[in-house]
Formats: sequence, C-alpha cells, structure tokens
Amino acid sequence: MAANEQSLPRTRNPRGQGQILRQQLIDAAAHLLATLDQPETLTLRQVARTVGVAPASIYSHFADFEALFNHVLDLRYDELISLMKVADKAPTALAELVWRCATYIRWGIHNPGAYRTLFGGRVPPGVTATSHRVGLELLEALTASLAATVADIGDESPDTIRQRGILLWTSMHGLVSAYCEHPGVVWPRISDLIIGTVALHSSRPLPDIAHSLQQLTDLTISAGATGTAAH
Amino acid sequence: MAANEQSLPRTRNPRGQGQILRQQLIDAAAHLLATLDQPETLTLRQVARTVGVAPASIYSHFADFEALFNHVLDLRYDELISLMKVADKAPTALAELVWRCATYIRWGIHNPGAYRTLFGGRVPPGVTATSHRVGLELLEALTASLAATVADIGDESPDTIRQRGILLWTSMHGLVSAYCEHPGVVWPRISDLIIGTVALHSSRPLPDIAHSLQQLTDLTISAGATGTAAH
DNA sequence: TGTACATCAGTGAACGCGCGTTCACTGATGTAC
DNA sequence: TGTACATCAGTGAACGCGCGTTCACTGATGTAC
Repeated sequence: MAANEQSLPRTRNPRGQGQILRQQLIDAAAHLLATLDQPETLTLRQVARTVGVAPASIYSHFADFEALFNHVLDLRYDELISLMKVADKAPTALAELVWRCATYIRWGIHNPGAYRTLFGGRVPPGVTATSHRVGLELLEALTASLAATVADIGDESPDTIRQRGILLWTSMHGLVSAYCEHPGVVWPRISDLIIGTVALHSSRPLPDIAHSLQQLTDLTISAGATGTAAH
Repeated sequence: MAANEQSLPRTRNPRGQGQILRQQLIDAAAHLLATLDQPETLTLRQVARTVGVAPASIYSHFADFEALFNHVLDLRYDELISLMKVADKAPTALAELVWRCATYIRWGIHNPGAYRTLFGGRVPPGVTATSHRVGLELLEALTASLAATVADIGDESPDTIRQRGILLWTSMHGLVSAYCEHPGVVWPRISDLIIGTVALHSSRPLPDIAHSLQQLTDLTISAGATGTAAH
C-alpha cells in the first residue's frame, strides 16, 4: 500500500537528541514489519527511506541491521507477553483459558507481520533464541491453563495432557496463520472461531465460553487498552 | 546442508534430448524447494548451479524463473491431490475423514518446503491462483467428509458446519506448520497427533480412529506407495 | 566578549555481492545435395 | 563419398538492480579559555 515516503525532507535533531532517530527507526521498522506482505523481506534501506535518512545513519544506533530487526521483534514479543498477563486476573479456570486463547489469537491477527516473523519460523538467522522461548513459554502456560479447565483430565497421563496443550496451541497457530495468509477465504467472525476452538479443546459448553469471552471484552474496553502496552 | 555442488562437469545432452535438461531443472528445483530452510528464497542461479549449467540455459525451457517455480509448485500440488484420492476408497465415513487428515498432515510434514510455499501464503507473486484453488478445494472436501462423519451435525446450520470444517483445516495447517517450523520442540508421535486431531473435531472414540488410521497404513504399505505418485 | 576546539548528528559516495535477464556466440551433430 | 548448411544444446559476458556495510566527510552547536 505505502510505497514512496522518502519525499519528506526531515530536519536534523538538535544536539543531545540523537536517540530520537533511534526511536524513529524502531517505529518505522515495527510499522513496516506489521504492514509488509512478506515481513521477512524487510530491509535496512526500506527503514532508512521511511524515516527519510541515509542508510548509514542506522549504524549510529544499532550495530547492524539484524540488531535493529531483533530489537523490534523483542519489543513485539514483550508486548504479547504483557498482554497475556491479563489471563492472570481471570475469575475462573475456564475464563483464564478463554482469555489466553483470545488474547493470543487476536494479537496474531492484528499483528500478522510480527506474528509471522516470530512464530512462522525460519527467520533469516539470529532471533532463534527468542523464537524458542516463545514456543515453550506460551505453550507451558497454555497447557497448564487447559489442564486446570478440563475436568476429566486428572486421570490422564502427563504425555496426554502435554499433547492436548500442543494440539490447542498448533490449532491456534494455524488459525492465525491461515487467517492472515488467506485473505481470499470468507472467514467466520473471530469471536466465533475463538469460542469454537476453546469449545473443541475444553469440551465445555459454548455459552460458558462465550460468557468468559464477553468478560474479557468488557475488561479490555473499560481498561481502554488498545494494543501497544509494551514496557 | 548441501552447499557446493557446482563441481560436476556435466556433459551436454545429445541432439534431440534437450528436454532432459528441462527435467533436471524441475528435479533440482523440487529438491531445493523441499530441503531449503527458507524455500521462498529459492533462486534461478541456485537451480542452475545444482544442475551444473549456466543460468541462461534455463530460458531455453522456461519463459522465466517464475514459470519454472510455478511449474514445480503445480507438480507438488497435483501430487498432494492425487494422494488425497485414496480417501475415496475408504470403507466408512470416519475412515474417509481419518485418511484425508492423515494424508494431508503426513504430506505436509514430509514436504515442508513445498507445503510452506503452497499453503504458507505470501509467495513472491504468481502462484496465487493455485494457492487459492488449494484452500477452497481441499477445504470443501474436508468439510463434507467431516459433516458425513459427525452424527449430531445434521441439525446444525450450514454456517456451523462450515466453521467446523475451517477449524479442522486450520488446526491441521497449524500442526504441519508448527511441526516443520519448530524442530526444537519435542513432538508427540505424528500418528498420535493425527488421531488426537480427528478425535477432537469428530467426537468419535479414539480406538475407532486409530483403527481407521491403521487401515490406511496397511493399504499404503501393501500398495507400495512411498510418495511421488504425481501424474 | 571573542575565538579555537571538541562533539554531535548525521551524509554521500563507494565497495562487493547475488540476483534475473539479455544477447551474441560456439561447437557438435545431423541432413540435403 | 564429400561438403555446405541448418539445427540444436547450451555458454560467457555483460546489464542494471537493490542489498548491507564502510569510511572519510560536513556542518551546526556547545564549551573552554
């Protein structure tokens, strides 16, 4: 959509305000990462053009392009983790599970570029550590939440519980990925997909799940949170 | 893994056998697509190097690199569709669903590069038509199979049936994607993941599903089919 | 109050790289006379 | 049986492109004397 933004002249920052450019670079990279069809093709020169600065200027603030790229990914990941904390305030085990799933799916759908780069695997190199953290950290919390929700899971083996957590996570991953990658499909409402997913994996009644989801929506709206809650 | 394969001298094909190179180009591109960590970074010059030929030689057989790339993707897609036909021979509705899911998931896991390029969205440009065909064609067959399997689905609305098909497909998509993209995770056995997925979405007993999966395995082994059954 | 100097926020040109593509060509092989 | 010619399978060098990175620099601004 956005193509030529290099026409703005940009005045140099005053002395001592050099980190303003640093923030602009981060913002521009985050914006491009969010909006590019193929986020993995993000380039240093694109970021420089967007900010209206010479490509070399980036090296005053980051060791190389990978450092900027990874910094942005870390910020986005921290944002997701921060948003997921809302689940700790859930009134019931089912609500915690619903909130966890809803937050994950919504964040992924609203941040397709970042989601794809963080969870879509095979990033150029470099961000591997974060990416692995992601998989395990979120997966464990999700599995615990699922185990607490499902009544008849007490007598199942740890392996079975773990597999159920994995299947829930991969189904959410597939939902987010497919939703973002196949805009040509006519998709049901996101809330229905969230409710349906939780219902399948928890065997709980649809109305209970819908109620918990509504609670989250109310909470989010009353808190005025719109998205960028990192740091 | 494979890096330098340009050392083989390669003797020119005899007169009239020019299409041998064409096949070699297709094979090399398919092999690279299957094995590259990032299949979307496949280049014309990589293919040429693998075959041991000048980059320009490709233009005797394909209009441009995109034509070669798309041809390979079409072949892989045809292969998947061909493999999916085994579900038509299933003895029961449940077996058809299980066979469909198992074939899809197994093919995806054994062809990560091709799967990612076909279904992972956002290919450079070009293959859009095929990619859309994929989503809808397979989704419709899967949804029909699921509807035939699930007993209590008769009184549900078409939208609900469609959503259940979508959730099944996206969960398989997520399973294949996550499995290929996160090799660091310790995964359960594929057959357990297939059985667990079908169980969740069909509400059928695990042993019945396991039995149907075993039938498919027996059939596949007795038929001697190992993978490349295109055309 | 004036001036030399250090610092700061960047710039501009160039580098080597791999890419897809073009174009004139080469050299072996078959065929017509 | 010999020779001119057409065809075929590919080659080699070059093109323009965008990329990440390097390096010497510029010009404004603050500070020390």
